[in-house]
Amino acid sequence: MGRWQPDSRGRLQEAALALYSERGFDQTTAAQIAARAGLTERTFFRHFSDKREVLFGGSALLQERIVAGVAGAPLADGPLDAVGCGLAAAAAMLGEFRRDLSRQRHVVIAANPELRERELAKLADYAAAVAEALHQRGVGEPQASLAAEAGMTVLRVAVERWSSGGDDRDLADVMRDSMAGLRAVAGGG
Amino acid sequence: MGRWQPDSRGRLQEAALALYSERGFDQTTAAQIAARAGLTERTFFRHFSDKREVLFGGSALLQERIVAGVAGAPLADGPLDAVGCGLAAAAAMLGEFRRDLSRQRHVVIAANPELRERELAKLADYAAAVAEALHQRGVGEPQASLAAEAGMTVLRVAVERWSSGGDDRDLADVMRDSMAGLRAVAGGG
DNA sequence: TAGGTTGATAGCAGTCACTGACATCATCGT
DNA sequence: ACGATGATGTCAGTGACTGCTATCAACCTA
Repeated sequence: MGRWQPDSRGRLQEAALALYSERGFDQTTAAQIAARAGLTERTFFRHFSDKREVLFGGSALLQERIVAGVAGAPLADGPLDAVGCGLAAAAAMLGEFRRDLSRQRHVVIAANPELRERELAKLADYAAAVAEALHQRGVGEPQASLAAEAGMTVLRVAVERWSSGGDDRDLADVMRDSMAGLRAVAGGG
Repeated sequence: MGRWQPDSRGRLQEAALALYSERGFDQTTAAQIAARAGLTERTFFRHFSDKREVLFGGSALLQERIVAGVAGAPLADGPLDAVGCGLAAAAAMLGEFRRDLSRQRHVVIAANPELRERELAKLADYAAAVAEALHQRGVGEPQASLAAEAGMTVLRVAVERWSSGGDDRDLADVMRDSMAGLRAVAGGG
């Protein structure tokens, strides 16, 4: 057996989600999270740059998947179709998680302005990466940024509907619907 | 003469912009801003909820203008046209400010992740308010949210281009262009 | 005009997020 | 064996932000 329990990072993530749910984000200190994970506050901040980031541990991987989806779209596809391929990849990945945990996380984030702020920042990061992937496909500006941002809006709206329980279908279906809604409203005026 | 110099809030905003420009956001303390304005740190936090908010003093007014523009759009207009009216109102208001100050503020925000995060949060607030205004016009979901979010994307992209000096035309012109770009990319697939 | 109220500010003590520097010690390669 | 590595602990410090209390000009009221 090692000197320490394994997967400190994962234990911190679990402890944080539990405490944020039980007591609320503001009423939870980093030291409490660390203690629940059998670690110290200092170690918490070695794994996560701040108190919010502990809820967004999978965002780098999700971004990779989205970008890969965009890059792998058929070359004949237009910008928004390519973004749609990225969204399909995102839906596939998010669908792998236990839905109750996704929902718990969503509730915690929705309840706190600072956490909502961080989630928006993550989406903006995805959008920037997607725009870059579109540039690689020869899409110019401002089309690339607009398609990427619109795509992240679709992602956000779809996950919101799916995660809040308003729509029982697969996330992929909800996302296709939202994408169709965007095309309708933007193209039809 | 009153007991104190007038317009504490405005003096704090000026001092903060100056210090953030000179030394950077991270290297500036709230106490330094307050001292520069002839006040105390405690008073700074009475006027602004946190160190970032001091750069966003006009956001509530801007949101009102945008919403009023949407609400005042011709009833025959579709959702995205109505949002376009809101953007025109925003362009008119932002055009009133001294362009050098707008640019200075933009540079400061662009240089710091926390400030970019706050700006995204403000845009999300605008989007939520615009979606609500669209509901009042009888637009349903998800069309209202999508149109509102797409509109704020157009605002962001346009202000980015305009404020970074890449486009010398009036903000209103740049914004119309960006809106046309969105229609093209979304409608054309 | 005296006296009470209000409102913006100062002063102070406290909590907690976050950081830098250094110590510890199992594990691993040589 | 033994030194290097890496994850963790310990400790001290800065600064954002909050709650409470005191001050005092301006204003209101009788």
